[in-house]
Amino acid sequence: MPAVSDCSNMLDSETKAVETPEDHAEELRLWLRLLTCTTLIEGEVRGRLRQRFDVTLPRFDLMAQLDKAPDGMTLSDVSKRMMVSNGNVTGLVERLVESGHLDRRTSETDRRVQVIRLTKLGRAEFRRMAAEHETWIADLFADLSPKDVRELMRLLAKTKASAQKSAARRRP
Amino acid sequence: MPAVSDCSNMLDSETKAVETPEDHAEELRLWLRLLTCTTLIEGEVRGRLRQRFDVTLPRFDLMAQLDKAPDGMTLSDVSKRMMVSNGNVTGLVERLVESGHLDRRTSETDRRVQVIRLTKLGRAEFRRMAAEHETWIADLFADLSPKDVRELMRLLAKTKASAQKSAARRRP
DNA sequence: GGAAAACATTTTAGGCTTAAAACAATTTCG
DNA sequence: CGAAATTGTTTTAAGCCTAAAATGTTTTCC
Repeated sequence: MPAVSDCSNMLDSETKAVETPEDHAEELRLWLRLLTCTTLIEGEVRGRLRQRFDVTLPRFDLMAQLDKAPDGMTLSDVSKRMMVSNGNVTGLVERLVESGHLDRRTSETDRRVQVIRLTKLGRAEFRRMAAEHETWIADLFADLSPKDVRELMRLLAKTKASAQKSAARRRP
Repeated sequence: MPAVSDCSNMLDSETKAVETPEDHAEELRLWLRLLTCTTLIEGEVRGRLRQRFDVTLPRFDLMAQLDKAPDGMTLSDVSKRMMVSNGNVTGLVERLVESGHLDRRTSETDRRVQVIRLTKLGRAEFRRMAAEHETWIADLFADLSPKDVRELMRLLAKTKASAQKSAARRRP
């Protein structure tokens, strides 16, 4: 059986798309594998954070963002960085303020804006968790050589750019 | 400044771990990039599924599992494949049975077990969505060459194996 | 056979997440 | 200036998700 729809048959790209739906099984498998890896690692990290520090992953992630911003961030900034919805951040922050890990104040120059920061307690706890967290990640990726890591970084950068471009194509 | 903590200084591995905590910043960055890619693509797919078909991503994922199993699956199977908790599957299935996409029956040989299948409607709808879904994935990964795809597959397989090993080390 | 272990699922309690609508403050620009 | 658009946040409604405990069923093995 001739492989009429494989990559070598790209002479008439005008009609081809209509007549022979392309095969994207490879990309699909890649996506599933990417998702599997992430889910696997995320679940492991989530479990360890809960067991070791009784903290949820979203809270840890939010604190990680704030740790990199000593002068604080607005809720919008956090929302964009974490790639989650605004409403999500509102609730997350509420609970972390309640538990004394975050400080929140209305900006003095723009009263729409809420600026949040880690409290002293929040920063101390985060640093303690982050140190251990880093060793977990190192262990989870332990079988990758430095070259593997570099190569993955490169290919994932390319993937990210490709996906962003695709997203922008749809939502211009 | 001499690089006292880099990889070349591994002569005294006994004391080193205590004196010079290793630097795992590269692995950490890799993990964040992996997470970013997945979140980006997942969000895009979620949005398109909702807009185009008014279906949620978890429902689509569950139907995808069942589409590959014409004879049905048990809830446990689904739970393991999707890497989500048992209780999660219970609720998801409940809603999909309610909407007529799934059929659920108690196994005749083991009354603990619930076997679920796609209904005719469920299968038809899934196939329709899956066809379009595949083109979205292809588009999201469009800038990767076939070689990139192969290489990513290889490296992610290695990553998955590494993470599974690490998880098993902790939970034997 | 029957107690104990293992298994499959559901329930519970709490938190996370989203999209969309509502609200509030600021900026744009006619 | 002042209406309209934009921006930042919160609220709402619904659904997703987890860990742990509870329930019912089957298997193991003495």
